[in-house]
Amino acid sequence: MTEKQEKIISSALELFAEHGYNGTSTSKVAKMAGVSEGLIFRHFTNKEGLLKAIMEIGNSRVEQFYSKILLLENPTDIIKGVINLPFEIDESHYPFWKLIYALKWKSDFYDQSVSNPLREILIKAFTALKYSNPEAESDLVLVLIDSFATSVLLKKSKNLVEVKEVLLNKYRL
Amino acid sequence: MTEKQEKIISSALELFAEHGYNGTSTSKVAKMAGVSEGLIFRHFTNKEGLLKAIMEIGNSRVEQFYSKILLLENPTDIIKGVINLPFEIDESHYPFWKLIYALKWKSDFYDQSVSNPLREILIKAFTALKYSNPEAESDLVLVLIDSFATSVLLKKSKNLVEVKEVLLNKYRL
Amino acid sequence: MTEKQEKIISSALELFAEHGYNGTSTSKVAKMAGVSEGLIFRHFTNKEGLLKAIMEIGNSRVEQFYSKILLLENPTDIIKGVINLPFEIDESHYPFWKLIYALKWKSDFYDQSVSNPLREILIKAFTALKYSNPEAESDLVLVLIDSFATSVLLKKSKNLVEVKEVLLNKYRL
Amino acid sequence: MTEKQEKIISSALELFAEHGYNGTSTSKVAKMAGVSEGLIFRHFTNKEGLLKAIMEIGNSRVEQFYSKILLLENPTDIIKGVINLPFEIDESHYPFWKLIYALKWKSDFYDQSVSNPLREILIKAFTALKYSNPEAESDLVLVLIDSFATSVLLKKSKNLVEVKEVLLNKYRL
DNA sequence: GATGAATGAGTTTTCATTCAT
DNA sequence: AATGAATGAAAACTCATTCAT
Repeated sequence: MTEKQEKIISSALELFAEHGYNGTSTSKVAKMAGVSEGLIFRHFTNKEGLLKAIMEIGNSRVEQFYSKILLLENPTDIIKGVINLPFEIDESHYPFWKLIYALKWKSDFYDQSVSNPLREILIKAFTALKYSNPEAESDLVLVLIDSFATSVLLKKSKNLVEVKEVLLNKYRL
Repeated sequence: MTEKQEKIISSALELFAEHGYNGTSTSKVAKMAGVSEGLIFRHFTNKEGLLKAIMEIGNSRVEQFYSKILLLENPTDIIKGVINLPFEIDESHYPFWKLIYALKWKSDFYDQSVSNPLREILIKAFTALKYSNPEAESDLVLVLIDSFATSVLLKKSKNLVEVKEVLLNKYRL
Repeated sequence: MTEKQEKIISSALELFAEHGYNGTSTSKVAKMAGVSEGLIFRHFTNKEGLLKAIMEIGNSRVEQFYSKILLLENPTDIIKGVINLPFEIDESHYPFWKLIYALKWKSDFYDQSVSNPLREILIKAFTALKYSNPEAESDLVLVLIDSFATSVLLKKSKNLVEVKEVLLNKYRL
Repeated sequence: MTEKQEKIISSALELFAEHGYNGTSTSKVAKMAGVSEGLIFRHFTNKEGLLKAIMEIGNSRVEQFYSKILLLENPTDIIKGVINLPFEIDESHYPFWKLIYALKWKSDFYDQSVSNPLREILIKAFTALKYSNPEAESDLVLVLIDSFATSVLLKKSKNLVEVKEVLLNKYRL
């Protein structure tokens, strides 16, 4: 990956996150990356190829983001850890996450399977804690962190940390 | 509102929901609505005018959707009712809700204030039930139904109703 | 067919004939036709659609060109008439015929079937004249007029009419 | 001529013959030849240089192809031999001949003079046979073999050999 | 001799919008 | 109210060519 390739990807990421995939022209990406427009196509074949390249890099970033959870042993640490995840997103990674979340709505694009390892370790934790329906409990938590993440990324409510505490109380964690 | 105007709006709604606002051309809207492209501009001035018209209709639809909750008296009924909302969306209204949710990510368009009445009645309910932090409790529920709605609209998990039951349990409702 | 559509077609015909299909840009066609480039695509979907439109018009022109032969009764008149065809091409139609002939080499494009009626009437003529292999005789004539046409269109040899006389002698016509 | 140079030439030849000069990009040539695009320009200066290199090789191939005729002495052998030429093209040389014939229609490229030696020996032959207009007779044969070649290369008619026999009959050869 | 990154100008195509009818 | 022809600007993509390594 040359320097210019990386510049293209980071510029595209930022612009896609800000104005959406369809709202961003390749010429704007090129301009921001300080690169000829043709280079985008030489490296990524077409605009969608650029998006895919971003997503691939992104997926590994997501996995890495999850990885610290996967090392935990104590069930309550795991659940707490997962619920805390949205609040630990590095602010410099916001564009990337915004893009991920916005793309959910572009029918054929979101790869749900990334969260599978997380789901599995949650199930293990809830099972250890003798919850009666560990799968549903895990899915609830996953649903929850999705919406927390949304709120964080859109800076929607001011008292989000308080809200999280309320939630943790429900789990008596 | 003439028949053709309605056809334009419903077609645009469907296409915007499916492919996004930027991903939908006025010519495709015209084709789907079976009208000339010019007519869209005669009626709605420009593409954004069309979106605004959709959102206006939508907002009143949202208010109507919320209205049955606002009439409730019993606090637990209110909370239960709100949590149940995402599961009561009429399937024929999915395109509209998809559009609303996708637009959240288009910075300049989402109008957060629609859910204000819901928030207020929730606060009242939690206060009545003597919860220690009714605002945060209400925001938690709002965050929750957002992600339940997302899951419903994207048909993400199969056991969503089970998940909801687990949640309701947490509230001992 | 509006005036501008016709202008597009005639300009494209001329340019395609002169510089080839691939050697002619739609922008040049638009410029020559005095029309916005977009109009080409509105009317003909894409560049190939423009070519197809030309060919369709062309095919009917070809049929009309053949038609006078098809009315002949006398076998020798028919054969003579066919051999004379290349020399009767109206000079203003040269671009069109050049295009037809050049396109033979664009693999998937030439529609050979246009000359079928000509072939049939030739077979009838040679049969009437008791030639032993009328099909092959007809195909020979068709091959011949193809190459005469080529010579005429490329203005290859100066003594072409003389050459034609030599040929007619071989048929003792 | 290195191995890579030869690979470039043979690939270009094939692609030019199939899709035309303008319809073939240097990048496709490079890909097919398994070399970098830059190498084409190092060896042939530019795209047209590549075409010229092909034509030069081709011209000598044409001369060689004609050469066996030029050695003949007997007039009828010569005429028969020339008429037979299109049927003796080695199938592996089809791309080259296709290119030659397609280029005829690209005004600036066809070099008519290649067939001059053939024309001269034909004139000699027809003169020896006391034909009244040897030049025109020769040109007729040249015109004829051009269209036979076209038919052979485009695999146009199935009974081409039969057609040739019919022709030879006309010459009582 | 050979590669592959990079470019700039061009090509095809799309699209929101206008306008005469 | 409605159409459909027409446009101009921009978008996506291609391509011949250059150049550092």
